[in-house]
Amino acid sequence: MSSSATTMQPPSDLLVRRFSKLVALSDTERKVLRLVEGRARLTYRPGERILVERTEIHAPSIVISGWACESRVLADGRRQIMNVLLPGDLIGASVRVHPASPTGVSALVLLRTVEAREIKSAWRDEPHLSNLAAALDMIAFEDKAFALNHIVRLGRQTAYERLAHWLSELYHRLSERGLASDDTFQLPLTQETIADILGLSVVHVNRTLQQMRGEGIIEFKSGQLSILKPEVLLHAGEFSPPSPWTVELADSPAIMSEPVAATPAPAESRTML
Amino acid sequence: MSSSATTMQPPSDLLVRRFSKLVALSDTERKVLRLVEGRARLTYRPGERILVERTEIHAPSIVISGWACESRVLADGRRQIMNVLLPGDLIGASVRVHPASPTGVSALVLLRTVEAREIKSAWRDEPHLSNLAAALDMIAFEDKAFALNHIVRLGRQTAYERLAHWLSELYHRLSERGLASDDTFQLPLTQETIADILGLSVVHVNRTLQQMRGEGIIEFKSGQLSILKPEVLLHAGEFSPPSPWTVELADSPAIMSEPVAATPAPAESRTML
DNA sequence: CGTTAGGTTGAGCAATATCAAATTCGGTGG
DNA sequence: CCACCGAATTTGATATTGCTCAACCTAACG
Repeated sequence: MSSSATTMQPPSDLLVRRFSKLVALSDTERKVLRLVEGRARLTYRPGERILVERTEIHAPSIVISGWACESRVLADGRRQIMNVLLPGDLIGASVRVHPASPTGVSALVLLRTVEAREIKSAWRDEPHLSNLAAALDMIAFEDKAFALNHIVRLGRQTAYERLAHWLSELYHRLSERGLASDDTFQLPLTQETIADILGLSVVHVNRTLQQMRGEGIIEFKSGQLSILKPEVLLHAGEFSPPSPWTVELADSPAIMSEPVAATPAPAESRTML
Repeated sequence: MSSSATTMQPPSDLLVRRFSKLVALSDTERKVLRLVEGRARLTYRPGERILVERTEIHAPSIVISGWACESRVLADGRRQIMNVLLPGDLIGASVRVHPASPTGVSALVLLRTVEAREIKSAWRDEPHLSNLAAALDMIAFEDKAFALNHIVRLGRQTAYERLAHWLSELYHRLSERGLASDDTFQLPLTQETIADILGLSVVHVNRTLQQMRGEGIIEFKSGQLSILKPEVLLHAGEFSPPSPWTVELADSPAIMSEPVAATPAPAESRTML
């Protein structure tokens, strides 16, 4: 079984690793995750659809290797990619209820997935999967955070900033899963795909990439990206890692802080009525 | 108690109404919702912060009247609004876990809210609130759908389309709650705020609004918006209501459908490995 | 080697931003 | 009722960013 077709080797025990970072797993749960990961792979070729928008989701699944994306296409063909799915990511399980998939999902490169109906069991609060359920809630939270990042990028950042921010985020996500090291990772996407993620034209993505290359910030050759000046990239995109589980404790939740850009905001007036 | 300060009168029993549309409520649950809605209001003046980004969320709450928004501000003051919160919407409860608020929340007009720690109880799966929990999951799903809409708008639609799409969505949300009728509703936002929602400049929002006025599509005077040609607006923005609970049953989930804009997609190759 | 997908480059253009100056509007004090 | 104030809207002029189109290049692959 020589499966080096894709550019990345998924670290084995991918699932246990990912979930362990979120919660303490029971032995049973670890066993379940290994069972899932050991299942027969479903294979999709680049461009192939895994889920059709507005269609019922039969069984959630998990990416084992390769990249996929969630996207929506407008009537005239313009496409917006909402999110890139990396090894370890869930397909069709972003929140607890799921009458229909709100986006289409398709493979970006040769993709292998496994079914994971156990996700539904955990959502159904089967007691022996309670930690899994907690982890899934945390994943939903992370996903939401990434969606919000995406909104800011698309709404208020320049092409250069978008790219910087997105590359930072991607590096962050990949290294959390052991898929990046030394500020370097496989980025098996065409510039066209990147354009559809960042809401730009291919040409402009190309030029922006070249600018970053020219500035010695990144190197991007044959599907491999190296971040030569991580600080510069982070700063340019104003990226800050989600740090979701470390809360900046604040006991006076609603009083002042951060400048709200041209809002007259009378500061102290929260009162009972 | 003459509280006509805000431009809109919330229909009483707001919460029971909203949740009843999502699930069948038990008597207990109805009672709980009424209790929550009957609680003392917290009042916030326009611009005031309800939640600070990256800050722990003490208790979730619910908007009773007025509008708020979730937003993030970049270092140089650019602001992106993620979502507008309307009467009946939850504050600080978008997914089950919530280590910290991923966005800031602030009032856009005079706002009244009530605390709703019961949301946490429902999440904690207290059996007598199980329908509420289900409804909350559905709300989380809706929210996600709106976030995805927002991503498409910002990423791939023109100013005109964004406005059309957003107004359609807003009308949809408001009329579900009995806050719009006759294609007319209160829209108590400044053009500056609309700009921060749609990722545009104030000036451009102004011009786009005028264009729509000139075309006889909308009327917008003193905080009241009338959609004169709903079909045109829907079509221009390519808006389609979420229709989340009506699934287009599809038994062959992954095979063909919708043109994927310039993707060579070999159609039939899903195989076991 | 011809084909093809993807990447690169240049030139002109369109959409949207920015800046600055009115103008209108909803109060508010006299 | 009037004069005035600040906020919001409107308008014009100009600047930029990023898009489109079209050509060309390159590497992989049969």
